[in-house]
Parts: sequence; C-alpha cells; structure tokens
Amino acid sequence: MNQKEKKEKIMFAAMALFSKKGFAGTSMKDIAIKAGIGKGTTYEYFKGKDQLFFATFEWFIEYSENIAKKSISSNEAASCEEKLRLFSQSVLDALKDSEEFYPLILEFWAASASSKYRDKIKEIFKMFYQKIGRILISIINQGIENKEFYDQIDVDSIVPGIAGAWDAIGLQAWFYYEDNNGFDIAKTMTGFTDLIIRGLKNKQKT
Amino acid sequence: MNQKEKKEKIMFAAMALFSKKGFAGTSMKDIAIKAGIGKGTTYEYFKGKDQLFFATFEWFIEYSENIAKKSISSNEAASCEEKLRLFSQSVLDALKDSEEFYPLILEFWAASASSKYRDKIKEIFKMFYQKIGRILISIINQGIENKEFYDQIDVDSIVPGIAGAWDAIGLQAWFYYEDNNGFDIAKTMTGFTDLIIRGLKNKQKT
Amino acid sequence: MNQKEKKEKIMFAAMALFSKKGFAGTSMKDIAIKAGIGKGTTYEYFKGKDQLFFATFEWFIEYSENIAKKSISSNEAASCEEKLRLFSQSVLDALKDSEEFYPLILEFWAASASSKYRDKIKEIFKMFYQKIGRILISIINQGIENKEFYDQIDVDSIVPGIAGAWDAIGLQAWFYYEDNNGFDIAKTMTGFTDLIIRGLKNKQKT
Amino acid sequence: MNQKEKKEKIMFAAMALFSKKGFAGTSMKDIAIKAGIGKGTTYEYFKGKDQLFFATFEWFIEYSENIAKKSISSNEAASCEEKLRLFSQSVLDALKDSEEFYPLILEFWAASASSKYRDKIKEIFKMFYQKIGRILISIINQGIENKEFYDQIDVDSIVPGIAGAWDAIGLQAWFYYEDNNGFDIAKTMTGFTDLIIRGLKNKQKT
DNA sequence: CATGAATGAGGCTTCATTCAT
DNA sequence: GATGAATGAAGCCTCATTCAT
Repeated sequence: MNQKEKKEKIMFAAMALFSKKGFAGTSMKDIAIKAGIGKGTTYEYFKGKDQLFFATFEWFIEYSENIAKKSISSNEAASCEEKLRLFSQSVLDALKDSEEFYPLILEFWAASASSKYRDKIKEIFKMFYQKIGRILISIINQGIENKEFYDQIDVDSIVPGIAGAWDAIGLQAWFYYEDNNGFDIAKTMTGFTDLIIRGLKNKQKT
Repeated sequence: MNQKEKKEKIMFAAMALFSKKGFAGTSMKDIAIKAGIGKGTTYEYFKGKDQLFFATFEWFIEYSENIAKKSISSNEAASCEEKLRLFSQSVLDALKDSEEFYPLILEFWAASASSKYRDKIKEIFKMFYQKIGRILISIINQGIENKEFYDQIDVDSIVPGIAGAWDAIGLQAWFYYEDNNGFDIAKTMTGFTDLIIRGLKNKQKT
Repeated sequence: MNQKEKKEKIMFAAMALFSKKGFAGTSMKDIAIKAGIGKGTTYEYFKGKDQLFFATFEWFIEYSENIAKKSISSNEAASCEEKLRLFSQSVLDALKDSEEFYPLILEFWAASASSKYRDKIKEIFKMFYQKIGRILISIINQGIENKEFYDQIDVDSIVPGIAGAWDAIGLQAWFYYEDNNGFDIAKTMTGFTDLIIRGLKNKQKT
Repeated sequence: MNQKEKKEKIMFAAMALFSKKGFAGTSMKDIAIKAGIGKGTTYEYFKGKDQLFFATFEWFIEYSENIAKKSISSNEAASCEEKLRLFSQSVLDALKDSEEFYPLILEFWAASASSKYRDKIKEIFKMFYQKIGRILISIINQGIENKEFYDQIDVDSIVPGIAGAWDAIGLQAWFYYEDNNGFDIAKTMTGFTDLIIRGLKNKQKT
C-alpha cells in the first residue's frame, strides 16, 4: 500500500466513525483500529484529530463537487426543464448512495459553528453552495433566454432555496433512516422538483 | 429567583455556549460561570451534561412549535397564497431573531446522529417536521379546494421540500453570518416563496 | 421526639446504611432521608460524617460491653466450665441478633486503620478486648483455683485467641449470610467451645 | 521493566496505600505517584480503581494460599500435633512478615460487605477458608486415625474457630501495632495452639 | 516508517458542609 | 431548631498526543 492509499484508508476509517459516533465520540484509537494500523501511525499522515477531520471534510466537498460536475457534463438534455430534473436526479442518487454517511454532513455543519476550523469550513461551504448555485443559475437563465422559463423570476434569490431543499430532504430522510418506508426520498425529490419547475415555467393554460 | 427561573437561566447559559462552542467544546464549568452560579449547582437542576443538552433541545422544539402555532392562529389571511406568505414570514422572523443561536440547530442535527439521545432526538425531529408538514398540507389543500391552487399537485410529496428549504436558507445565511450583506436572507426567503406559490397556483396567461 | 431520641434516630439510620453500603458508600443525604429529616439537620446533632461514624462506633462498643456485662452478672452457673459455655452462648445470641449489622463491625475494623479517628478507634478496641479478656481470665483463674482447670495453662496468652475466635466465627458466618444453611454458626460456636473447654480442663482418663 | 513487573509495581503501590489510608482514602493520583508513573498509566494496566482493588485482593488470597500450601508441603512432621504447630507457626511468620499490610485484610473484609465486588469477594473468602479448613480437617482426622487425637471431636465444627482465631490474633496484634511490646503475638499464637492441641489430644493422666 | 506505552491536561460528577430563610 | 439550596474541593477517568524503540 503506498502513501496515498494508506492516507485514504485512515480517512475512510475516520469518516465511517465520525458518521456513526460523531467527531467528539470517536477516538483516535478507534480510527487506528478501524484502519488496521497503529495508533501512532495516524500522526504520520495527519497532524492531529482536527486536521484529520478537516481532511475528511475537504474530501467530501471535492466528492460532492465531482458529482455535480459529472452530472452537468454528462447532461445532454434537450430542455432546461430536463436539465434540472437530471440534476435533481443526480443529487438523489448521491444521497441514496451514501445515506449511511449522511450524519457526516451533519457533523460538518455543526463543525462550521464550533470546530477549530470553523472559519475555513464556513468559507468552503459558502463556496460550495455558490458553485451549485452558479450551475442552477446558468440553467435557469438559459431557460429564460429560450423562453422555457418565466422571465420575471429573480434567479439569484431562488437558488439557495432550491439547493437547500435538496439538502433538507436528505436530512429528513435521515430522520427516517431506520424506519423502512418511513420516507420516500425519491418521490419527495421528484414532487419537489415538479413544483419548482412548474414555478419556473412559462404558463400556458392548464 | 424561583426554581423555574433559575433552571431557565442555566439553560440559556448552556444554549449560548453550545451555540458558540458546540456541545463537546462547552464545559460544565463554562456553563456555571456564564449562569453566574457554582459548578455543583447545575447538577441540582439537571442530571448531567447530556440531560442539560436534551433539555435545551426540548426547549428549542417547543419554542419553534409555538412560533408556528402563533403564526397560524393569528393568520387571518384572505387567501391561501397569503397564508403561505405569512407563514414563511414568521419563519423568517424567527430565524432573524435567533440568528446567533442558529448553530444550536446544527448541534441538534448532529446530535440526532451520534448523541446519547440520538433516537429520542430523531423521533422528536420527525414529529416536528410532521407538524409543520401538516400545517402546510392543510393550507395547500384548502387552496386546492377553493381553486387557488392547481389540483394535480402531489401535496404530501412537496411539503418536506418546502419546510426543508426554509431550514436550509437559514443554514446558508449562517454561513454568511459575520459577512455583512453577504446573504440577504429576507430576499431569499421571499424569492423562494414566490417561486413555490407560482408553482402551486392555477395558471392564468401571464 | 426529644433531642436524645432524634440523635439516636439519626444514628440508627446511619448504622443501617454504613452496614449496607459502607462508610464511604453512604452519603449524608441518604442518612437524612432514612432518618426522615432534612439534610442540614444532621449537622445540628453531629459535627460531621466522621463524627457521626465515630458515634455509631461508640454506641456499638457500649452495646457490646453491656451484653458481656449482662451475660456475666446473670451468670449463676455452678462451674467455670458452665460459665464459659454461657458466655459463649451470649456471644452467639448477640451475633445472631445482629447478623445483618455484622458488616458494621467490619467497617469499624477497617476504620481502625484508616479513618480520621483511627487512633481513638484502635484504643477503644484494645480496651474492649481487654475487658472481654479480663472476664475470661477471671473465669479461667477461678477454674484453676477450684481445680476444674489445668494449672499450667498460660491464661494471659490464650484469651485473645478465644475471644478472637468468636469474632472470627461471626465473620465466617457473615461470608455465608445469604446462603441458607451454608454455615451453622451455633454448631460452630458450640464445637469450638467444647474444644476449648476440653483444652482447659484437668484430665481424666477418657 | 516488563509488563508484568510494571503491573505488580502499581499493585504494590496500591496495596501500601490502601493499607495505610484505606481504599476510599487513597486516590488514583497517590497510587501513580507512589508507583512512580503517570496518572493515566495506571489505567493501561487496570480498568479502574475498583478493579485495581480487586486485583490486590486476588493477589493477597493467592499469596496466602501459597503460604498455606508451602507450609503443608514442607511439613515433614512426625506427629499431627507437630503438624499443627508448624502450620500455626507459618501463619505467625506470615503475619509478622506483613504486619504493616494487615489493614489491607481489614479493607478486604469491609469490602466483602459493601464494595462493588462484594459478592465475588465473599465467595473468594469462603473458598479460602474452606481450603484452610480442609487442610486442618485432614491433619486432625489423621491424628484421630493414629490415636493421637480424641475420636469424639466434631472436626468440621472446630476448624472455623481455629483458623478464625489465628486471623483474630492478627487483628488484635494490629490494634497494638505501634505500641512496642504491647502484644506478644508469638506468645499468643503459641499459647492458643497449645490449648487447642491439649483439647484435641487423647488424655493421659497429668 | 510503524508502533503502542506513557503521559497529564481537562472534563464530568459527587458530596460533605455551610448558611440564609 | 429545621431546612435544603448552593457550593467547590476533590476524585475518577478519557484520550489526544508524544516519543523511544
């Protein structure tokens, strides 16, 4: 196993534990055991627990951005409506893929308020939401230009709500995570996206 | 100061600190100092740190429910559209009122995954979102009945997104807290609500 | 309830708890609750926990001495052998009477080594064993004088063993307390006393 | 120093302190200082204070059993009387060897009533006294068989008294520990053993 | 490089005692 | 006298981090 692989191994061990037991509830010993290495070795790869946590955060942000990027680049949709639906679908897929890691996001959010790295984390989250926002804005603007969408929409003001709703649907799904069929995340995502699109589209008589 | 007042004093001290430094980052000593009492006194009112945290959570949920209830009961709006706007406005007011305590919510969310009380917290959050959801559902259904709103809307599926978006707008505002003018929460709430209402309403030519 | 009665009520509550949970394991609050009084009231009657404990010790010593005295004074036995048997029987009766309080003696013994009052306690125990010893010595000497007992016995050297054995039989019975029929304390006391008397008596062919 | 030696070092430090200041009066910090290690290190070897105490108890029982065993195995005495004398002598030697640790036994006795491990401790004490008892029984029975001892002795009933008296002589010696010449433990042990043997032996005219 | 034994700062909690009512 | 709310000293224990091997 090379350096980079070992570093990732530690990071994934940390992520699994932070997700399950929270940052404060996870000990460096737990992480070392889960990663199958010695307790001291972790410190060869990460300066300390805080930094390790921050590294998992950075990894997560990069991962999330990649999903967004991939979703857009592979998005050969004919209409902007379709583009939005496909984007929403990617978010849904990502959420479902990593449902058990969802608590990690909650840890990151909480860390944005109180961790040693709070300022950095807040900054990165801001940038992340801006990126997502810019993608949405560009799709909606394109929709306005080609008359799919209503031209009096205040585009800048609506995107935080849309992107945020996706997060929040994930959160509520998490609350139901151990209830089978307690929460139909797919239906909720789709229903919400339908509503948004209906709000965006130019009206025709119905 | 009577028993109840003192208990609340401790709780508010705890809330301020949990919000600023997180649950793990706050010591019982800090709380006692902030509350202006002796270290041991806290334990006369709360069994321990965990229970104190859970008490702040319960307080917060009750407080939030009261805001929602008050918003509805004083809501003499003519139309359902208006009702939704007023509800959204109440959420906005509440968010702005307690912006500095917003991180507490992040702590609660994180605690839903890893705290000692995780199951109870998840359960309470579920119930809370259900209550908010039911209010929204009743408004929207009423709107459908009186032909304000489109009757093909899948009401159940959209409410988690709407309520969630409000939370998430608060979250993003939090990321910008400390940046003056970095995020116009009022404009964002309004813009998003406009979009939702446009999505809900029966169409007329525009 | 007058002063003295209240003081005793507190003391008996303390004794019951010290016996069951040990000195260190008993809190002043426990004692107050058991005695049915307020926590502060205890301090009106006893200076502190240590002193309260010492008071129970003094009470116990006085109680034990009274048993010994009564046993002797009512002891109208014809022979010294009989006197010893009756004394042993009194010890047995006392042990059985207060079997559940036996752990208190263990606490007193332990306190003779490490309590704040260790020197006083040791001193009082010494005096107590000396009193018991003197009673035994006087019986045995009388037996020697009247030729019941062997005249080459080193009386001073044997009494600590005899009195101690009685204690130790109580201790072993305590280890079996809760096992029904695990230890027949009466039979053991009697058997041992028989042996001692056989050791003391002038020999006749058997 | 290897693992086992270090563990023992901690245990002996604990024993010295438990003996001097009692279990409750000894802090983990005291123990660490006495053992010449860091406060946290103790917990690498023992799970907590209770377990450390229990470990000292187990050590003490094993140590005592070894003394008893050794005493028996090296006991090439011609007669059973001699065997008893040698056994009693071993007990005496052990008592004198560890006179300053005697209070530890008092702590163990007290712990048999109120410690976290009370049931285990009682059980182990029972077994210990049974072992000692069986040794005494076998010697006495042998003495009866070879006509040294009187055949109407109720062997089972007398051994708790004999073994217990030895303990109790140690206890009384402890009360005098610090008085020079206050208590001649050797003379007392010998005198008591003489009495017992006189009680056991088949009588001849004296 | 890897390890895990050692460390001690720091946290939570208990509880004997005080004192205002 | 009687009370029990308030206190803070003191204890047990955890765990991030270091460092000798």
